[in-house]
Amino acid sequence: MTVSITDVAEATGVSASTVSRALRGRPGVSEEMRARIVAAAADLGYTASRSASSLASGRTYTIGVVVPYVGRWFFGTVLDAAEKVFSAAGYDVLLYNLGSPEARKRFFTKLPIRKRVDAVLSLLIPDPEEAAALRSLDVPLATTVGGARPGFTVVGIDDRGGAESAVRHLVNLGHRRVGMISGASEPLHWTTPLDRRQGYLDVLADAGIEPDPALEADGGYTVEGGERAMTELLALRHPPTAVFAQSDEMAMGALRSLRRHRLRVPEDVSVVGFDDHELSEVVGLTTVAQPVAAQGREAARLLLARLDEPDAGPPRPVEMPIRFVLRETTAPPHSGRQR
Amino acid sequence: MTVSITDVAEATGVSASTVSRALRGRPGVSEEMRARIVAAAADLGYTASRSASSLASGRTYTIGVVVPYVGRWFFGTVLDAAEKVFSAAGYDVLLYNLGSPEARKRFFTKLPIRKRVDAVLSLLIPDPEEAAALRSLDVPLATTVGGARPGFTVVGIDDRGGAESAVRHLVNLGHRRVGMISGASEPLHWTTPLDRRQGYLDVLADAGIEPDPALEADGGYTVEGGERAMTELLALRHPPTAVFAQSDEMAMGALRSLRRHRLRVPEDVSVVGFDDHELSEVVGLTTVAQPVAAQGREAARLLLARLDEPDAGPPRPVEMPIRFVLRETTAPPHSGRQR
DNA sequence: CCCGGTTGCGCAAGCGTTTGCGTTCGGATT
DNA sequence: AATCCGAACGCAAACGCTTGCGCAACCGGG
Repeated sequence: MTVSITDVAEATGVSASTVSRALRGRPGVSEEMRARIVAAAADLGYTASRSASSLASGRTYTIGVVVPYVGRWFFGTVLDAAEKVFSAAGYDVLLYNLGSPEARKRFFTKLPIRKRVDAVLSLLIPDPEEAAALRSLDVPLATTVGGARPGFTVVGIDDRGGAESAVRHLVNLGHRRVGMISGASEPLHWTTPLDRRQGYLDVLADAGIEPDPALEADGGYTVEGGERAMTELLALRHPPTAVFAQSDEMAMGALRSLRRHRLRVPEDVSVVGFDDHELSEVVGLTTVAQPVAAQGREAARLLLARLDEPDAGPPRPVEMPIRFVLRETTAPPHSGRQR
Repeated sequence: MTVSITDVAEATGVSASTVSRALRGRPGVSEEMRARIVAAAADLGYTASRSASSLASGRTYTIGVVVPYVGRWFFGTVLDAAEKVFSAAGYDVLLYNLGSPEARKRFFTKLPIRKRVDAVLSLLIPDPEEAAALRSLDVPLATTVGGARPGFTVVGIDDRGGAESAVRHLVNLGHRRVGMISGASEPLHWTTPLDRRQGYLDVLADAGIEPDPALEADGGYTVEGGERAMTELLALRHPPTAVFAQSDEMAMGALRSLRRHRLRVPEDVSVVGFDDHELSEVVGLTTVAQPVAAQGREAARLLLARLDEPDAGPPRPVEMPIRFVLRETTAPPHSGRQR
């Protein structure tokens, strides 16, 4: 058997209660005794059973993190940063990867997280029912993706403003036909695509450009989707001279399509993305940078703060700064040879 | 208070034992009673407390996954795939992200995982001491990264053979000065860099090419490192005409460096990578593809199998297939204009 | 020298399950 | 009709901690 609290109690000649108090830094133990207990525990290689301690105390020292796709850069990066904050504070992380509809359904009906976590960080936007299920857990909730629900601490960015800066850049370069590669909002109940689209429309209106629905294509926030979308746009009678992709992944897909069509970037077509993916610098993509890891860190911190200060209500939404990054995929229209 | 097992026991007029047996599919309960209990449980929204049940049963229905960097594509992809298998089987995943030395040290000394998991999937190579710590948990262990330790179920690929196919491709194209961008094995106790290097050396020997130590540069398995390494190689009196990067990330860094030096790929320099990163197709990188997600799935499956069949010893190592992928970053030397 | 207040520790009652064993009961076997 | 037996269920003892409470021993102040 593995060593239990009574083993270290016997080894030091005290009761289990004292061992528990000593190891957890509770008052009521003399410093001398505490030192002896700590030494004995280390000596025996004792670690408290989490099951037992959380059963007894009600605290699990575990945070649930639910994400749509761990494999995607954005979510992986947020998770990475958040996990570091949690584990540094002594919390473990329970990961739920809800990419497939089945996994998602299973999660929200069985709610395996119930009674297992002290707080939840959700990187996916729950629909109203799902949000209610999470609230029923009665623990602090947070999210780093747009589309806040009541009860959630939200850390995010100004999606609309970011999109505006990207599109304004294109317009300022002289582009009049600027396309957009976006992603559907449904079924993710996700406001980011909507906000970024609004920013796009704002700038066009501002510049007196009539928006053309044909210039909007759906890229589903994936590389392949971006490629398909760009190909669609190129098939138009009057293709755009510049494209705003709502994510860098889609922008990269667009670059690929352009390369296949033997079009030069930025001479023939300009492309600007959004997110500042880790590989965007590699391909020289002009984009709007958002502090992804910082958002994960911040959300984690706010969650921990609420655990320490349970009476304080949910904090105000936090908006992190964004930054336009000029690289090499944008230029005035038809700056090179004509095609 | 949240609903407990006694609540559903009272609601059905039976004892808690019967409820437990009914809900867990144990024998000793009539089908009629089981149905009533299941209905009542669903009605009340009852979920067993994991803490209590694992305290009583010793099973935690949780798998520990330890990774060096969740944010990196390779690990994120493996994790994604493995988590799906685990959660479909009813297991939760406890994630430990051990990127920093402090986090790593904290994990292996406190071993917060003890008594919390039924098995461990390690995506980092433990040093001998760390491996011993993991074995002391007395649960099935698995890994998907080269450098197996005794006691671990290992799922991997033929790194040496993969490297050989990449380098052979370059040599067959006519390259004689082929450089390599690698990564240090220490302090990760990682045999992958060594194996891939051996493949490189094998092919050179085979082709009667004298290996030149100056043509090997350290890229640390990161994009930036790859860029630095390529820059070093270009500074050589006789730079290589082709480069084998031990990972696609480093290859992309190399591409970036080449672009900055106004060298064309593949006309001036050929580049081949390893891994088939999700964005490699986007940049047209010739590489060696390994089934990353499949490795995660397979490792997870093997772990679950060992949980069901505890007496069976650790299974033989599994080697997954690899595949050379020809794209657009390789060509015969000096195939374009000279520089 | 007596007494109220600390300080340091042990006792024991949980926390919500699981599970070995005991009991009851209806039906099949002699 | 007496017996045996398995099926269905209840009892109660863990599992390994946490924590409110009680009780000595000790402190300094009047």
